[in-house]
Amino acid sequence: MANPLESRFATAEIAAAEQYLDHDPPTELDPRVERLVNELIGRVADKWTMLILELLEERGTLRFTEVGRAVEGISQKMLTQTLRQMERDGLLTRTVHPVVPPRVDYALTPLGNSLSAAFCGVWVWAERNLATVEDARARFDARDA
Amino acid sequence: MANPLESRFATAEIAAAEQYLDHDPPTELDPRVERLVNELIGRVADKWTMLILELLEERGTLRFTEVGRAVEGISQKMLTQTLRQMERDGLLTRTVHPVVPPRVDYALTPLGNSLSAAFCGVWVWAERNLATVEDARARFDARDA
DNA sequence: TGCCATAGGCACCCAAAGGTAAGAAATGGC
DNA sequence: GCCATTTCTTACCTTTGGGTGCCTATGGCA
Repeated sequence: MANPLESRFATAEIAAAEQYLDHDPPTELDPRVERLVNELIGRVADKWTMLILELLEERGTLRFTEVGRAVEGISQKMLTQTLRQMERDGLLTRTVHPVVPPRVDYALTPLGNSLSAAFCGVWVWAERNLATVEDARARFDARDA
Repeated sequence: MANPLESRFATAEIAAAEQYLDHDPPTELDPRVERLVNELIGRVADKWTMLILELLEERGTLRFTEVGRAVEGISQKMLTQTLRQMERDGLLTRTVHPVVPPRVDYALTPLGNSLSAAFCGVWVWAERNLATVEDARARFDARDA
């Protein structure tokens, strides 16, 4: 495989992630704020959320069933639920067209785009270190077989 | 609050994340590899894993009870379980000192450090956009009260 | 003699996440 | 007049995550 997974991100998207990389040295922080951030990360680091985020990032506006088909293995219930949460958090917009049969479009907001950029590093890490992790697991499992 | 949460990362750590930001334009990818990456992300994006990762990143080597005290709200069971998984994945080393009472040290491996760097962008995003998300939620909830 | 501290293992139990399935609403096409 | 289509909602049931409590080993110390 000459071209690994990291190619899933366009150069422009990766460049956009750079805005998250210029900061000051560490200090102490408000524990209330820390709890909120932890809660937010827990919310947003969800499996389905990450997959839908990436999907809309690379394919643009999609309707309900298109997302459902693209995100392999998701049930209708989780699809609705995840999309609703993401809409509530301001990550995507939900546009209902008053036609029959119903048509609903989903697209990322700028906030959603920025989160996608922030997650970019994690995707790249995962695809780069996939083999390393599998090696580590094999060695760990062999240790006390 | 003059100095926001992003200060939790030292400048050097943030700089280390930059290695994840130079890549080629997107192409298609092997669905088998994609599934593996998704599984790995699901494993690693776990709440306790992220908290322990960040803790060891900023405080270095810690023993079992120290991690337990620092990660607020974690049960002993989840602590053991999460540490064991992270060790299996090669993210940290577990050093047992044959003394009484037992003493076990945990420290990140270079792989663990690199994952921490990759997650850095997500932490920064969360602390930057905390208020934005809360606003979005408030507006969403008010829409159909 | 007997209690404490440390890093777990193990078993039981509850709550929550998530899957399955059925139904609703509206209308153009047959 | 009936059916298909699309985007959900709701009810029900199973699976999993995670908590609690009890167990161990051993040397130091009161």
